[in-house]
Amino acid sequence: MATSELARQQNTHLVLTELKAACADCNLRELCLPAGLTNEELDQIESMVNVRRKIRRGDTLYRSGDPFDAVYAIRSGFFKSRVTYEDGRDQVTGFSMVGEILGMDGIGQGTHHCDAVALEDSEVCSIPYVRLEEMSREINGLQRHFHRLMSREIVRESGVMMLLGVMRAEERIAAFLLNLSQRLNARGYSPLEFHLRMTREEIGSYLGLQLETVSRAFSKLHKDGLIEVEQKFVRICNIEGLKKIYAHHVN
Amino acid sequence: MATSELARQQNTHLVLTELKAACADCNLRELCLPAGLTNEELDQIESMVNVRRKIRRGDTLYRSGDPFDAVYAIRSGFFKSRVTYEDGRDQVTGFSMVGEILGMDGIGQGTHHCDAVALEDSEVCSIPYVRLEEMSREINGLQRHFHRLMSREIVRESGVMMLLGVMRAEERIAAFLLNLSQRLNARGYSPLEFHLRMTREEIGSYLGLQLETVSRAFSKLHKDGLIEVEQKFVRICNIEGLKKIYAHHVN
DNA sequence: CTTGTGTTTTGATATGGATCAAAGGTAGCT
DNA sequence: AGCTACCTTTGATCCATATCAAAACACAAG
Repeated sequence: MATSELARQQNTHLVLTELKAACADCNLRELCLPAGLTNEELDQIESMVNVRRKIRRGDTLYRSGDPFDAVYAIRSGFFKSRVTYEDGRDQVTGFSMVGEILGMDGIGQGTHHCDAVALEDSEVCSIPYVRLEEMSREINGLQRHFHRLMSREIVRESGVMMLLGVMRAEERIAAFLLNLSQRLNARGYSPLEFHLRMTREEIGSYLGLQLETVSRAFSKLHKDGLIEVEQKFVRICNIEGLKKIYAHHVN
Repeated sequence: MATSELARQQNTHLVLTELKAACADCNLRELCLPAGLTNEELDQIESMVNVRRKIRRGDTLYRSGDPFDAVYAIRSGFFKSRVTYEDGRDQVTGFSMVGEILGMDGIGQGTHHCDAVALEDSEVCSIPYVRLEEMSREINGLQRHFHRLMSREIVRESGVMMLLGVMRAEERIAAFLLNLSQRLNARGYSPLEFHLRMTREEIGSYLGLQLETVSRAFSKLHKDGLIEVEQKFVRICNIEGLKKIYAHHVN
């Protein structure tokens, strides 16, 4: 723990890379912030996305309390968002993957509200918020899409609230796996076989469960023939069965 | 239940009132969407907020699946937001009071994602989303403030996630009461004495607890001299004690 | 290869809150 | 006022998950 903290401090300001990012050439443009823009508009917003930044596994992209000045589009890698309490305990509030936008929590207060931690070596495009505001005024499609992204984050979180508020352990795990599966599928990866980037403890923190309960739920789903798990590797054997568990939280 | 459903159907389209709403004269302007605008800008956005609508207790402002075309500023009254599952169970995802904005969950999909139900007779200003988009492009302060409101909703929900994920029943109740207290205070009401607009069951649904547990937690807090409760009336006797419970979820 | 550190699994036990049950209170309606 | 439907409280019991404990496993460093 102490060593990764040290690594963070040494690296945070070294990994900035000035690099012209070309949205028009990026294969994520259909998922990312510029989704739905015309080619001319894509060229216009090029100037907005001007810095790429590499974040090494275990390092933070930003931390709670940092001044907010940009949102980040994930070009590669995987992140967790984490809120830490005064008393030292923390909760994982989300996992983010390629093509998703991080940092929108900071707009409200002008400072970030959570830590964004890379769970594998990652790369992000930095989008200064003032530029985003400007461009949003000029490009209707960008304004609308940015609003959509924020709104979807609101809806996503209310989905997690339901999960935490009403579902049982096994249902939460099923919902979690199905959600990952669907997002990976949208990115062209296999929806049925994937590697978890996070530990059982991080899954538990996100789902409001202890790590032992997460482990037991995995074992149970395996025993019932719905999934195979080997460490971080997961194969979904019976996706309909999983969905039944997830939807069936009466019983 | 059946009768209130009937009432809803009969009333929903009758309660529209075309009425020029004057933000400049509204005593909520510091809390509401136009917060921070200059007087000229206030006059500009007048045209945007053109319809007031009364919602009677028990009726819905909008329902899940309704096409999204406007957000709503609460002029008076109190609402709950509720998501209903396929299996018929529902969860309260938030409570909204005077000066707060409802409906931002609809932007992402173009349809509303939850029901907004009035818990007392209420009045809202309707703000067509296309007009809001237009005005946001013209008035920087409006754009920024709208982004802030959405971001704060994201942060609010992640706060609820923590609540649901890590806190014990009594802590959740303490957090809930302190949150209400603080929001009422910001609106010029007493932060120490107030009427709950919702039932124990609705509080429980919001906090991921059964209504019996909510009731027991109230009783416990009363026994410990922190609050007085009489039905829907609450008096906070020892706010520091409440805060200690809330912050103290590691013993 | 060995050692150390962190992660995962599984078992045993404890417990906070759910569930079941019943009585009392309150508000709206006639 | 009296009736009815709903809401709230409190008690008794049960159960899903937390907690405690220990062993197996995986991965990184030397």
